[in-house]
Amino acid sequence: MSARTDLKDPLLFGKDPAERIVAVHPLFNRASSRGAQVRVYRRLPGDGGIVEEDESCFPFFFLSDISLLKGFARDRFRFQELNGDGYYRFLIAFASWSSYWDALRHLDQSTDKEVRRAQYAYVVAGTAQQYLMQSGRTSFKDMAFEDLHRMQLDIETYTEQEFSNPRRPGDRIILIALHDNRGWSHVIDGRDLDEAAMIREMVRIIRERDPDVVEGHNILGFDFPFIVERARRCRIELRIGRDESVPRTFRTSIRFAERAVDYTAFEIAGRHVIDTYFLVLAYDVVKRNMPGYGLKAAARYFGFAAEDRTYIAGSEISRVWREDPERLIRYALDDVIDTERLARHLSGSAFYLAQMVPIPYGQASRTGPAAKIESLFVREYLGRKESLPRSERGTQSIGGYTDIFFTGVVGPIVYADVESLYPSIMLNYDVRPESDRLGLFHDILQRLTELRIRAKTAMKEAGNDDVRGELDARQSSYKILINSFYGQLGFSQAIFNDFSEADRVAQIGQDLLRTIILEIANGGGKVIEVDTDGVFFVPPTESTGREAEANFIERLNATMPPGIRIGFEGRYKKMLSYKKKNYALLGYDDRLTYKGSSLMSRSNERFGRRFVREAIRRLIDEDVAGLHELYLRTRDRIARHDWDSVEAFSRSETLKESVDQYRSDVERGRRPKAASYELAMQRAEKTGRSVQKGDRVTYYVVGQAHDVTAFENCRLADEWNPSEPDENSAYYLRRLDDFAQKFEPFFKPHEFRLIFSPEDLFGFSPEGIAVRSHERPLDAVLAESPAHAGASRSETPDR
DNA sequence: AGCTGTGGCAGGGAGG
DNA sequence: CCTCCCTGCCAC
Repeated sequence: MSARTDLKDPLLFGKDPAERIVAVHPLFNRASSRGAQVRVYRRLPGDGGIVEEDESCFPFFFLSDISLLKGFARDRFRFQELNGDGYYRFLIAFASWSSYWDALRHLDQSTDKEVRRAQYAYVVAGTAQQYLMQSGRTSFKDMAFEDLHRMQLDIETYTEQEFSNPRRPGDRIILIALHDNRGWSHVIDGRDLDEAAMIREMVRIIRERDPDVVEGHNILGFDFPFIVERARRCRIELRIGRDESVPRTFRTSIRFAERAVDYTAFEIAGRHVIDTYFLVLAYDVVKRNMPGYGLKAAARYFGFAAEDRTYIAGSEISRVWREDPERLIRYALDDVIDTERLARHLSGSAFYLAQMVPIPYGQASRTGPAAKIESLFVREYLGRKESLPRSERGTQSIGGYTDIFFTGVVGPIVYADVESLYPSIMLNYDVRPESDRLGLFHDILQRLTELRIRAKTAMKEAGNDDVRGELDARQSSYKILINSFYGQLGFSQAIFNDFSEADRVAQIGQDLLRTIILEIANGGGKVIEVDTDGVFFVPPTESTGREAEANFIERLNATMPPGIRIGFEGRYKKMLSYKKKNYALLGYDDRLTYKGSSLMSRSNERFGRRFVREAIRRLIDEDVAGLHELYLRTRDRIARHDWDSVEAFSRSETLKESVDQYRSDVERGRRPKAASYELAMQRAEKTGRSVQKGDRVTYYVVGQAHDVTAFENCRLADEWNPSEPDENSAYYLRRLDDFAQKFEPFFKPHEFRLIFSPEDLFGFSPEGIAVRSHERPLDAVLAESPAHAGASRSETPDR
């Protein structure tokens, strides 16, 4: 009797809405007669104890052609043919993990020429996820965030050098601070114990306290790698898994908008690892206004750093440990407390996503939204025994419509934007990927939209802050999913992609925006700048004031097709319109906000950002004398080396490639040399700490001439000595002129030269100099507009 | 194994 | 000088 026959069928395993599953862990190396196994951890209600059970399961993948497994032992798998004529028509299930991995290797080997595994097999990502998918279950059902037992961890290390390095014999762990959300904390003190005993104590405590989640700030980039290396040297096994197993580690990477971060993932059986550093990076992708990503900067930014907390600079830690160890202990404890608050503040949406989507919490917090949506589709297709499509090849070609019709200073300003433009189009114009034969795209999107509206309504009615916070986290996790439906259409590797549908959505969006522009103009408004789903405009004089502006927008709404709603997003006293995606707004509270990389980019020197900021203020106030005075003052300070610190003129850049990649690209002439990488390599040489992709390098320019080649004349910022300033003043004076150049369009040429020049021989007079503006007619919009373009275009908004 | 997209601006290096 | 190409950063 084959042991396999009593395995639960992955396709038929029932759903249970209230399992309170805290974690699921695949058991890879069990030579079990019951096939592949996973261990499931459930939290009991009430006292919150944990029960663990082993369950059998099939690991599986989808395959387009069963004959690709020819030659692979038939008794090691079984297959099920799926309904439909989609591409992946077979579900291949295995009795053990080793057979699963062997089969994947077999596919790689048997498919040498045009056949490649990536094209013919769809591997369901994440092993624990595979189990959850086949069972139809997800984590944390019926649980609140506070039901989780979360532990925070922070280590302090000792070094005689600039940076601590776990591979250097003299460097070591001196403190391990632990804390949890149940009001417990503990410090393992390096004065009482040697390093090996400290690590053993940490393992013992983690097992005894038994947290569901381990949190830390940059825990994957620093604390865990350091502990792993020191434990290896002390020959200690880190048996911190719920089943006393050691953590599984693997190199991987995560993307935050344009930035990729390589790191070593760290998986603890039965627990979830949350790195608050990643949560902060993800948060700032949307906000883009955080001054820094360190724990202290983040805690201050969110406003929950204790006022009397202890601060110690990284370079001071070893000295403080020698001179005042109690102070270092207080510092480490303050750190774990901040980490707990940061995690609580930023984890909500991943927690609620983990309740919806068959992806474990720890993984959900580090994977993007596209993978989450796809898992919903796959789960449902699988549940209905339908085959899955193969992704389409190609690219999307159309994006949002951006334009500018006026540059200069203007006001008052109204900002109107289409609420949820792309989701609204997808719901109201019957958008769906051609491959989605079950039509889930529309249904899931609609359902998520309804859930979000319900959560937002409930949030507004909620009386208590905790409830409101929870509902806000819920609605924002719905929003994340809703917004990535569009991205999924144009994503080359999504299995339900459809590039022509992505283009259709963008095109309809462009057409709607053009219609709105013309309607605003027809109503007497003056359109300044538009981008994708929003319009800045000056309302007609009879329609100024909050109420009249709202009414004006309501009249616009009457001209919109069903399901498309324009919202009143903001009103401003004045606007400086500079270029597409680049402008400044003066609010009725007299606060200035800046948008766009050309006006306000983190890669610009701080003195330049400040100059631009203050110049815009004067420009908006039409203060020409002030502008000239600002230029002279800034110029003078540069010439006199009058800096608050090196940060005022240094430049910071993020390394987006590995150093190896950079070097080979340069050798092959694929890219020019760059100061940031050259300095990063120097620094690595000096400190012995290797450069990581995503590291930031801060440097300044030396030499004499204003046009020196930067990579040959650069220095790391911390090498600058204020008593012997060696920065290249000619270069920084030229940079000032680069910044001033931005204001050239706002003046007549000779006036511009007078304002932004040091030559004051005849005295400077602002007399008669006014801020100029430029206007562009709406002709181009008119020509492209669907309502006016005649029969050349054939888009009838179906239904 | 993982990984949403297009549009836009600025700066640096390389080569005409 | 100028243009071209690449990267980095940003808006949505």
